[in-house]
Amino acid sequence: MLYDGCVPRKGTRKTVAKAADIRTVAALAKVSIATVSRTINGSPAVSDRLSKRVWQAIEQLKYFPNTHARSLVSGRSRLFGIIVENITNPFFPELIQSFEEVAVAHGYEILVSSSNSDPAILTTCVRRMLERKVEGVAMLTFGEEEPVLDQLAVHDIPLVLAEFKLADPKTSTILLDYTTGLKAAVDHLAGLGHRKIGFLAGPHTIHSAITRLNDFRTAMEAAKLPIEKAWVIESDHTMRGGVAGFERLQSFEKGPTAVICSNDITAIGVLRAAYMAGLRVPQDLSVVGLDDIDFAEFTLPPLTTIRLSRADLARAAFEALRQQAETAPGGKLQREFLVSTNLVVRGSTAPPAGAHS
Amino acid sequence: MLYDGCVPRKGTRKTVAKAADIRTVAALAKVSIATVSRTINGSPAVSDRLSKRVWQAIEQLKYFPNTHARSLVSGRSRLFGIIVENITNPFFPELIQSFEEVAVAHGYEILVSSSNSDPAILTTCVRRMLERKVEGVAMLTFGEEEPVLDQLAVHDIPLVLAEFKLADPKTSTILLDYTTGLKAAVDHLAGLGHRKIGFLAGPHTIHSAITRLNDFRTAMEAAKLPIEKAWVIESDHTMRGGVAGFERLQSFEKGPTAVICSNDITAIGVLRAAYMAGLRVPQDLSVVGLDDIDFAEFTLPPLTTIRLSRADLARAAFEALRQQAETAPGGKLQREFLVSTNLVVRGSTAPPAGAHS
DNA sequence: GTGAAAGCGCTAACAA
DNA sequence: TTGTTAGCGCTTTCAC
Repeated sequence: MLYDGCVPRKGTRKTVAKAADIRTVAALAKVSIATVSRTINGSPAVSDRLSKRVWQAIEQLKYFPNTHARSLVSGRSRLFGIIVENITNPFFPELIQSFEEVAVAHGYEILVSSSNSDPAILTTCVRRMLERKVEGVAMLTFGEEEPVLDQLAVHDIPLVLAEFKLADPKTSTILLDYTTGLKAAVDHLAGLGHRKIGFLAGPHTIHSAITRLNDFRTAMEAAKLPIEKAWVIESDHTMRGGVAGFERLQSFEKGPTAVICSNDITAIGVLRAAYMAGLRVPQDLSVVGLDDIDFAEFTLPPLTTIRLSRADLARAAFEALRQQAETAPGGKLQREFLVSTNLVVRGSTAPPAGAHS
Repeated sequence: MLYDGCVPRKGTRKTVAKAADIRTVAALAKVSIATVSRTINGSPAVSDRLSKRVWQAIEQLKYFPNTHARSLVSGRSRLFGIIVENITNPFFPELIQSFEEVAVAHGYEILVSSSNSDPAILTTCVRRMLERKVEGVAMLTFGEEEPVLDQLAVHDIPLVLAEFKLADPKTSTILLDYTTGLKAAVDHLAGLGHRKIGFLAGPHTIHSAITRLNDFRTAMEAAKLPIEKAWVIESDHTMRGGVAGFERLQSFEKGPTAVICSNDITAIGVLRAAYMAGLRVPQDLSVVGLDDIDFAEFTLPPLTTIRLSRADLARAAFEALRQQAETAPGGKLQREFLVSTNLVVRGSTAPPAGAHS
């Protein structure tokens, strides 16, 4: 069964024939290179007769255009950059995946980089993207973008950011509507009978973390639930942070009966810490995440969480960039996009211990 | 605290000055463009005096070379492609991350794509990479590479594959030594007192899955443990597959007391299914994974698993490609690389229920 | 509708 | 050591 051998590679080239170029095609089709170029680019000004000959030659030679030459002369690279905070966070691969899908569908290629929250890395990322002449970059780093804003502005590159508006007309913004999801989560918990709800926030350096926290507060107020300051803890959007946050929460004599986490991996850290501490979720503690990463469905118990669609976010980011890249200077374009959230109830929430309903 | 406003982008360009090109730099530094080119490329044949002037001009103009022009004339794109099976599988982002790191450190850029196990997508991936004139492709799809081998061979592109040797001198192979890790896992389980060990294999279409299964068998034989055919189940390397595999195992009256899974996410599926079924891990069932994804440490209980270093794999893949790209034709290069595995014992393994030791 | 020719920004001979 | 020049493969005027 195991293929362990060494197979000859098929399609062995006898002569190391240089890849066909536009001239080869033109010669074979007996037309000028201009006609080949026009044919490839779908110019209507080519007769069917020649067009057919050209396509035939292209097929026969397995020709395809050299992107570098194309970009050089046309000034358009059809390349977008996408920078994420950390590709290792499961939130981002899904985002990248969707972004790539829609980009490829529109004939764009993407350059991916993670900043790993390091401004130096971020700077070289941007630099590399600039060298490759990207037509736009999506900075989905949620709050680490400042250091390179100048760099990009100087080169007049379209930019799309999440939750951060810039005056520069070359920038677009994606607003995330956490309000709806967070309100649903608080209401869900309140409906279950919880009144003591904690919040494990993300780093205050990250815009989205701040927005999430604010929206949590708003939702609590709307539900007329008290916000206990000590239970609102700044964590760091990592599993370890979730563990630490849980321990902090446990240190209170009468701590919260439910906790909402600023993201799913924090919630997973809480789940783990609770398990290690012998606490049962959801009987002893209800836990809510935010993001709904693929994994959320497979935690123990399955995580109740606020879903933020990566696909929607990716589509919005691409669309923003595409409009920037393809809209004629002075043309009007949409510079603000909204992506919404919604609650997904699974197994990590239940009435608090001793609830009467 | 929340930055909700709209800040003017700094570094506002007054005139939409075209990005500086090599001629601008040459003019400012009062040298020829050749000297600028030499300076940038570190040619030793430039006097310190001119070199200094050139760097100054570069700094002042914030100039950087146009990669497309460079690639066009030099014939070298300094681009590698990396194709993974599915970026959403946590194994791959870590791999990509490491690959990117080492590539960037060596002045290469990378193009990332997932094939999603779809030959059509794979074909267009390769096509796009070819258009961008990548100097090599790392196909880390573990068994889906056949459909595009021709395509790549025709264009004479260096290729590195995992666990699949090809005769073509332009291809290199990374062999994964699962033997060591699997032997360690079986011995660990045997040492705990297990004799009834099942195996949840991956799809038989994937080379690595087959290798893993074979190495499991070898390890079992070496440990003089019986291999129960019914307990060796073909699964599909997904969490759902793990759930299904567990259920199948449970359907036997006297099933195995331990199960080794072909990858971690399968093991996580098993963990989840066991939990839902009211079985305790590791008391009622020991579970071992393979890969050691970041998450493995945070499952409940923490997963005992066979670690396969993504960083090592990525480094090997890059090195293979770099050698192919930079070795003069006819020069000798290493075409086979070996990456090893080792057992990481955590909380999902314990003596079987009723063990005497 | 088609072709000839002028570059896109750069590197690499070749001269000086 | 430095400069001049001929392209890399393509798109895009501009003639015809």
